[in-house]
Amino acid sequence: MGSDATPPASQEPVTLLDVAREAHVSPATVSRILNGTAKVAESKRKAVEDAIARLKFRPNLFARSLKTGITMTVGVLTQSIQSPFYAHALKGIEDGFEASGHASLIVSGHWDAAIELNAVRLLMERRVDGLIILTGSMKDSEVLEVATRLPVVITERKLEGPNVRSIQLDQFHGGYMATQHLLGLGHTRIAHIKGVAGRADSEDRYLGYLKAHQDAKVPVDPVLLVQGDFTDIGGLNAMNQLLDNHIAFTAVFGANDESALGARLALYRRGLHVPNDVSIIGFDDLPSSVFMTPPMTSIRQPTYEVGRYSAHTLLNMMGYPMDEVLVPKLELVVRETTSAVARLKV
Amino acid sequence: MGSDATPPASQEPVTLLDVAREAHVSPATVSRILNGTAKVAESKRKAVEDAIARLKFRPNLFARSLKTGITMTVGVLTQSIQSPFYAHALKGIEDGFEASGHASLIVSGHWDAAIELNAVRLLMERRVDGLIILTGSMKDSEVLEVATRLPVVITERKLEGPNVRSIQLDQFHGGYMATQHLLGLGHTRIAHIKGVAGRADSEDRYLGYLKAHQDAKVPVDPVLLVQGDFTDIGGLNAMNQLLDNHIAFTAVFGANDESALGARLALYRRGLHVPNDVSIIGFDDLPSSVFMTPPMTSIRQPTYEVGRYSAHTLLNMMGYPMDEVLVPKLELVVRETTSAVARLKV
DNA sequence: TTGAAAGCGCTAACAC
DNA sequence: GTGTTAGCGCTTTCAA
Repeated sequence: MGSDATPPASQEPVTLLDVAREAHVSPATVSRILNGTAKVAESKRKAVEDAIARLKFRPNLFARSLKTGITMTVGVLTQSIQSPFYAHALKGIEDGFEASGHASLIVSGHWDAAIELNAVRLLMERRVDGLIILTGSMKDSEVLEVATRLPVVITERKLEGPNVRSIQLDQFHGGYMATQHLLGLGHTRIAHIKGVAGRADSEDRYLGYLKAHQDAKVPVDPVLLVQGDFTDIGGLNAMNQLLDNHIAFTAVFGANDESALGARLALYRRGLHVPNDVSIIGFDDLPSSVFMTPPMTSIRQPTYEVGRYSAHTLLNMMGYPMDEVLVPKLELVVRETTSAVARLKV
Repeated sequence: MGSDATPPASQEPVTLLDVAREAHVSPATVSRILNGTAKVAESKRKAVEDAIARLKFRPNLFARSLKTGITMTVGVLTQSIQSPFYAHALKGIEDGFEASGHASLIVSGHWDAAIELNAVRLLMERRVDGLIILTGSMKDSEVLEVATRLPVVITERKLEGPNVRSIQLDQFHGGYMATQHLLGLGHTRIAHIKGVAGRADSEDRYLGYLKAHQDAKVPVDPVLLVQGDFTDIGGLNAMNQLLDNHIAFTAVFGANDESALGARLALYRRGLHVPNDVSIIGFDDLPSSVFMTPPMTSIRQPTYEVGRYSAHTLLNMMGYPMDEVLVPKLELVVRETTSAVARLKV
């Protein structure tokens, strides 16, 4: 007996009705005490609380949801559960919902609009009370459509509507700061490993790069631009391409830290020193960038705060008053992969 | 109108009853078609399917759950949603449940038994059909207790019971392999940065380190042992401690990649070359270790597979036959941070 | 094969 | 204040 097969769950579930009987009150009274919906005599409250403790009663959230339509569950559409970048946002969301009693259902969209839409549908079938979309490629119109059914908060996009809030960081300015930093160090030939083509963040960072050059009256040589894809391997390939083509440059701006990390390895392979031969700056400031050798200069994105902000904002929209969380601006974090351009070429 | 306040969700929900009416059949028939519970006349099936499509009907999972007790939701207790190590397992779990229609509720235990227990309780209140525990510090007895109510799969622990399956990788052997690799390279003074004290994985890897020395008849000098905590900063501190105390060593085995990464930075700060001056080996083989400079030798843990394995095993326990997934053994991945010990000390 | 009817466990009018 | 009652949307006997 009790060998391999899964045995039936033992304990019979105890219901609100059991509690009511045990405490000699009506089910309605128990419900009222549970939810604080109305005044209840102290004696009954005590009896009910005792009964709950004695019976170890836990209300069935499903029954409640069926009745109220409220599931106390929110949906979170992330892009990849493995991405260190989104992980921070998820942590912020987790913390943001900490005290509210809401659970979150996390689904991954893999930067594919069709998958995302499907994932959102799945969440809606599960009757989530609200939705947080971490970036993604759904059309504005699709998001708006979803928002007719539940409140949504979306990041990295400007989209306000009846039931939608959004938060967008200034990626353009980030790209500008990164480039300006390099320019300030005397670099005039700054390569740029672009992010995934067509994505707004890639584009904005690139535009910042361009504008910084323009303001500094430094021309941008198109050969300095290489396509990356926000991955380390993409960064590696991009850097190799630059090197193989014998492009002259003294600094690189990676569209994100992962690209920069890949580029840094490519440089290492060719025996190029960072920052003496080439300065590198990344974007995102992932935790691991602090432990690169040498530690990497980057643009810090307040991803964690964006997560908390999203959670609190959604809570507000769902009718739970929360103080709005402040999201700091992007910030240049100077470490050791960037230095003044070498005065003389050997 | 339609200004700032959240407007009421527009569409009225369409229920199974609506479908039944629309298709001129009874609700029971609709239910039967939905679940394939019984044979239904082809004509009615057609009518119902049409009605479903026309009305865009989506069954209410909550109502179903209330009736059947099945939520199609599983709980996943991870330790930190931010950890790159667990992220892989989560991805495996996500993929493992891909086709089954189960959603997973992810909660974090932060390596704290009390928090874990609380998180598990929360999951149980939400009536998850099963539970995956990714390591953690709950007592065996507590896990067994939980398992009286729902099937559980737990990783990195040996614990079999009526309603429990577990999977444990051979951390001892991993520690052994890492050390053996270094020993084989001629190193005889191998420092070890230990993991969190008291955790089984830390201990097992350390024991493997010891056994490898013993088998190679190389004595272990206790001064080579330093306490880390599985974090990069912990690894950095541990290495600084070694260096500050002028301990002589030619190689380091970090209890995990993060420790090794921290140690590597400490070495860099002192101008020590890896691997010429000091060889380093990590453990876990995080994706980022491939992009260290130089790329780090490590012990690969099949974390993703463990995640998939857990999902499939749980599915099996819950009555959904799945082929068991094969979890490969730990594996030494030799990269460039380890090399033969320098013949002569300068 | 199909329908009627009785709930699953809870909440919310509505009375008292 | 408190109890009675009628469902929320679905599944599942039980008859037909």
